[in-house]
Amino acid sequence: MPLSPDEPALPPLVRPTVQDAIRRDIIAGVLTPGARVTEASLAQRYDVSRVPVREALRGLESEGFIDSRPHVGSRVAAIPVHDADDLFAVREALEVSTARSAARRAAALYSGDESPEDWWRLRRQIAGLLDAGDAHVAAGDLDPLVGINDQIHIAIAELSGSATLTRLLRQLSWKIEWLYAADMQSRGKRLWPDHRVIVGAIDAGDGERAAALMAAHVRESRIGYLSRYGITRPSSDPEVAAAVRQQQGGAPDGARPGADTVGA
Amino acid sequence: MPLSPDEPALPPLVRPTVQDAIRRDIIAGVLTPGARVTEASLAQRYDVSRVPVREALRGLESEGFIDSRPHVGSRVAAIPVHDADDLFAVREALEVSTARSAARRAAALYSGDESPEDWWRLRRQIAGLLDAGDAHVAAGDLDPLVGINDQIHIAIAELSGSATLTRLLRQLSWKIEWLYAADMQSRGKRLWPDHRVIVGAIDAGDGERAAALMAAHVRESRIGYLSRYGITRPSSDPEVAAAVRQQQGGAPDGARPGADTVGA
DNA sequence: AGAAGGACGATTGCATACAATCACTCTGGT
DNA sequence: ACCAGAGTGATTGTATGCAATCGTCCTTCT
Repeated sequence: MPLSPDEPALPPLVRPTVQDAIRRDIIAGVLTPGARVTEASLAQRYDVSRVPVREALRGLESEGFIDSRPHVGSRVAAIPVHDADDLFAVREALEVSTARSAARRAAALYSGDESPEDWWRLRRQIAGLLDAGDAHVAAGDLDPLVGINDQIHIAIAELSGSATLTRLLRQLSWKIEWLYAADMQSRGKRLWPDHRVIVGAIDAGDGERAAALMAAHVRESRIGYLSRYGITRPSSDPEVAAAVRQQQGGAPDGARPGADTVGA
Repeated sequence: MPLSPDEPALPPLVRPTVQDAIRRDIIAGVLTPGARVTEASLAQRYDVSRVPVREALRGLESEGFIDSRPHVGSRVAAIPVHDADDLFAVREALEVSTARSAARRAAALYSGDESPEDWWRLRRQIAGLLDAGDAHVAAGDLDPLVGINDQIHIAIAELSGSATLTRLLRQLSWKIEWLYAADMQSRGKRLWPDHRVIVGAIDAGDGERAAALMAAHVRESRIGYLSRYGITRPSSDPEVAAAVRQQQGGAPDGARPGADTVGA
């Protein structure tokens, strides 16, 4: 397991903006879909002026968390639950690409073709996340696993070196996290051990294996969500749809095929 | 061909913002990658205050067109040419999903399950775009085809009813348009007739056929780009890579395997 | 001569103030 | 009773002004 250059791995630079704060509150359910959010109220809430709030709203609008009409106002957007299957399908393609590219980059790295700065920092960060997740699994508290899970996937995307893919994946992750809403802390238990295997394939520089593993991993996550939240329409992927039916037959407790859009 | 409810199809609401103007100039190459863009200069350039410029820059930053560092300034981002293949791969998944969902929605529409307002407006818009494209092809001026092409794909995505997918596709389209940069007006000639066939499958409510047609369509576009701009690494998709090699062997004129990132 | 330290200029970040626009309500008429 | 229209309040859109921060150049000490 190659992890040689060791230095104080400090985060590159991060500014906790108002946009991040609002987004977090939306995903956490503090700001419910359909709720009217005026610039003044948000400004008071986060103790800043209206200007940074406006900038945050524009950003969140282009991310799909806010619906805004000129001269009228802004509302928290509806949770895209009926897009869920499509979202997972796209996420599958995205993550498969990032995993493959990351592994290829690792191979190029070991052969000495390139040696970027960020690589080791990210690789070290992933190692830390894996260990932290293992500790939580061992301790039995699955709550933090959701966040750690997302961070690992994002870090793998960054490892691929594609800023565009990373950005798209980050947006998708936020949406999926929003879908999962609150109660979903148990999903990671089954899927957690996959991560270490995927990272292993990346380290080995085996692009196709990394891609295949990531595909299976994301797919299982997709099946888990759909079987739990019983979406109105069956999955577009026949295999996924079949797996969902099977899994729902075994545990039809949490399925709620009625609601299509969460509003307020 | 169902196209019954006819009304004045006015666009819902669009505000030509500073953000759109700047993005257009970046894609068009007026603002070159690496160029420093200060808020003051942009404010003067577009004849507004710094406040709208700031909002635009934040939005463009989250779209990946601007790299911004706090208290330092902003630069036009680098064109992600080495991501090209991955971008197309994700676009493939995205557009296949939208085409399938659009067709399913059409089927549900005809069976009377739902009847949304926007559907006919979008469907009419697509019809107009198809006719306009045909006219341009007949007249021989292929310049506007690029824009019309993008509009059709976006409209199909909107037809799918998924705002999230539409937004992601729009971001991807901008990036790919940026990749194509200036010289690429001839690409649409071969691919143009596909659109009418895809729309036909959607109208017929045949989701799988629409998905398959869209997959082939986007894939050919991907092969066309890669064979022309000869990216450093071969495509991750073996079939695509083989097709690129074959096409490059026939016309190795425009290939330039050197440059990996366009900067200034 | 080279390097460390400080001051200046430029630019961003933010707050306040004002103008433009829209939704709502109340009034008047048919 | 219902509809049309003007007025009003609330909210967004924009401009200006000031404070905070960073990069750079010059000075100064070793």
